[in-house]
Amino acid sequence: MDLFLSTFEHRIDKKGRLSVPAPFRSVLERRRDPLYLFKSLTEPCLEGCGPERIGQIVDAIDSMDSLSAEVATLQTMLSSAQEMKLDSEGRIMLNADFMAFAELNDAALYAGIGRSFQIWLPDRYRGREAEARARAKSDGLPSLRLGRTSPTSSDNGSS
Amino acid sequence: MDLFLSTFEHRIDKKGRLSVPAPFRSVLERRRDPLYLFKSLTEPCLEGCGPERIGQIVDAIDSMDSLSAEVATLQTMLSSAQEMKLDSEGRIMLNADFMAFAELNDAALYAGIGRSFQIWLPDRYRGREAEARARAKSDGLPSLRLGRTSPTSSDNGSS
DNA sequence: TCAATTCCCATGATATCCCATAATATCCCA
DNA sequence: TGGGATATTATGGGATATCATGGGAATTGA
Repeated sequence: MDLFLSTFEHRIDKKGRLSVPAPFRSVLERRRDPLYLFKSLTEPCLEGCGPERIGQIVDAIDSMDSLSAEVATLQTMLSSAQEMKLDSEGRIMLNADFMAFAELNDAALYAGIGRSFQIWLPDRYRGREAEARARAKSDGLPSLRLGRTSPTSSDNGSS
Repeated sequence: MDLFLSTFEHRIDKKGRLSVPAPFRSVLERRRDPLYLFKSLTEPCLEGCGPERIGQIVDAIDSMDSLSAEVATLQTMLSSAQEMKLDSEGRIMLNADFMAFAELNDAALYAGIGRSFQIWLPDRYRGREAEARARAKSDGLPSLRLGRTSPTSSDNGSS
């Protein structure tokens, strides 16, 4: 399972171009996946993912009551989603709506969070990270059932 | 079951390269696991582990309320996590963020703690170790509940 | 025709590969 | 069991490839 991990800060040049981090690109290329971006529903950032996550949202909508508020929310995500084309150097161009939504100007911070990643105004992200770390110190870590691997996980290489 | 144990101190060269202790490398190689590092949430050190722990975090996020503070905490862990590629001599390169977070400069101390290990500024680690020993003397040992039967308790000490 | 893209090339920084070496640990055979 | 031979390990340095970034020229589209 290859994931989007780590953070990268990249410049947005005068033409509005923004490099996708090479490790993220290679995840997508390995799966021959296009890249989708959409506006986060909960935070002032953009979310990036491959098609399978878009498909999950579509499937979730199909399985829900089409009149519910949740469906409308999920549809909002889809309607802001956009397939991004990379230039030959692996850069994307953010449209004005995306730029304004995440309040980006001349730099962007990619934060990999597993199956997807986020794009933030760098200073804003670092503020959030500091908050999360302070909270973890005072409240303790979320209870992960660490230790034994769950039956679904890969190989337990017993020698 | 092979574990990360013992401590090792290694130099960080001018290029920022740091050897992974050979015993830790052989644990990972035996499992054909890549090595992941991330910034500790609670201490000024880096944590090293294999992919199963990263996978647990990813799965935990998917199963939780995406608006909760715990999810934000887990995402903070992932967005500092990085798959480390070892060069042909078994060294990793620590990026500037990792170096600054653990306040490393020209040496690092690996502390194996079982299923994972930590990377510390050597002097800081030794200070903590002394504190922990003093605490054990005054407060007594934490209650060790050994023999917590795990389903796969085949502890065949490998050759 | 003008503005916005897309394509192509240049460049500096940095990571990666490959080789060398000294110290230590391990092996092997008398 | 001892001691020389060999392998492993940590460390360093030069050469090479990759990456992020920037800019000009060609292309598109209204």
